[in-house]
Amino acid sequence: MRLRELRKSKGISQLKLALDLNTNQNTISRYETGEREPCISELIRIADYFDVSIDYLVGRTDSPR
Amino acid sequence: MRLRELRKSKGISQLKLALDLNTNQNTISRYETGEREPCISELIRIADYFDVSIDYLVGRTDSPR
DNA sequence: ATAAAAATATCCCGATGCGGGATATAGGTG
DNA sequence: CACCTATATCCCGCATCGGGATATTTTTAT
Repeated sequence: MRLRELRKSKGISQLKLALDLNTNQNTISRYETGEREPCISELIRIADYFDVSIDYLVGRTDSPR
Repeated sequence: MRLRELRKSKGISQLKLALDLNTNQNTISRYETGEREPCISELIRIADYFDVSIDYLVGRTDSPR
């Protein structure tokens, strides 16, 4: 999950991201640390939010889209 | 999940796909009917297997890659 | 340097939902 | 019809998810 990288590039906090995605700050933290994995619909919401492909988000490719 | 479509285009059964992916036939069935969702690592394995993007697999884009 | 504030990680816990084995139902094929 | 293959469903144990609350770390301001 390239989540932290993406979030930082936007210059926002876990809390702001969480609110924007209708979830919790601790959930974002866990995604970033890899302690938990989001479901597919969440994955799509995140990819939409950062305008990147899911493949990029999960580190399957190097090109954002 | 464009799983059924992809599997059929390969002309293989749920059982064969399941064996190839080291999982169970009923699990594949559930993915196809949408009753259950795979975790990310499984998603990657499936996309690898069919050589398509995850975005395509989950129906987020129309181009396979 | 330190106090306050913001950001992030961790703890606990209930509940959701995953995957497996087994079984039922459907779809051919001879 | 009897048989075989393919797919869906049932039951259930267990893993893991997400939330609230809290601890820890990092930043900011004075």
